[in-house]
Amino acid sequence: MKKTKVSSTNQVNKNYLEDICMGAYALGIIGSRWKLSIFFNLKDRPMRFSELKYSLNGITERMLALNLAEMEKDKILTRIVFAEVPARVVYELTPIGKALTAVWDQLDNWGRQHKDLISADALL
Amino acid sequence: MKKTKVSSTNQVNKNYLEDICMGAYALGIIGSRWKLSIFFNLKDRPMRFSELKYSLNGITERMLALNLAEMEKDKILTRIVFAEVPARVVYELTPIGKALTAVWDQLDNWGRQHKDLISADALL
DNA sequence: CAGCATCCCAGGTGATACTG
DNA sequence: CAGTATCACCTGGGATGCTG
Repeated sequence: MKKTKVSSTNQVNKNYLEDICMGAYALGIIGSRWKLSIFFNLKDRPMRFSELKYSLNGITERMLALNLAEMEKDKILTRIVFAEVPARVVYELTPIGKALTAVWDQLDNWGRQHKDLISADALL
Repeated sequence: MKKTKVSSTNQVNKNYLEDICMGAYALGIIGSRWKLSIFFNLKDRPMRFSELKYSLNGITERMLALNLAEMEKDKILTRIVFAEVPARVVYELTPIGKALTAVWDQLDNWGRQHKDLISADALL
């Protein structure tokens, strides 16, 4: 009645993969649900917490805070706090964060090609 | 005692995102746990089910079958069945599937840069 | 304003056993 | 060999309420 085991195979292999394949490593860092959108919002200019919240239309504060924290830890963005009375915090992409642009552009392209292909097929 | 509700905000926004951003759309198609690895294995040559199974070291048959099915549906790969006694099936990337190479290369590059940066920082 | 703490649920995966 | 069927689990993410 213990349940002592716990899969483990999971983590082991995932880490193994991320060690040998930088693509997997990268996805682990930037592949979660909201990060792509956060990136797109921050791409052109720094934004504050609430701006992002409204812009990301639908994200919960919890998720926004969590994702921003992770991205900060991973040096994708910088958190700048202003010691003012109504707290103010802005988020800005770091150089390595901005370097993601190339990746997303590539991905965007592929997505477009793919969607066109699928729609074309749908017509047959 | 029903639980009739169901979030829904989730799906709605996700679909919305995928409509306006091809990157999100693309990630939805190729972003799941094993697809990246399956792609890498198939990149150079077609492979059979069991080859993939052993090569992917750790994947369950269930997951392999599910992912292959999805990728086939999404036209990332083709399934070729040989009507032989011990069943034989090989999987091969389609052109649109091969086109992913550019994306992954880009991602790989970014991952490498990122990892270097992080390790460099760790030394300070 | 910018979060954090709690509680909870659903879907993606894993383990295991069975089949054409 | 190449899957399918079941059952169970864990983690990402949502809802809600509180705080400096």
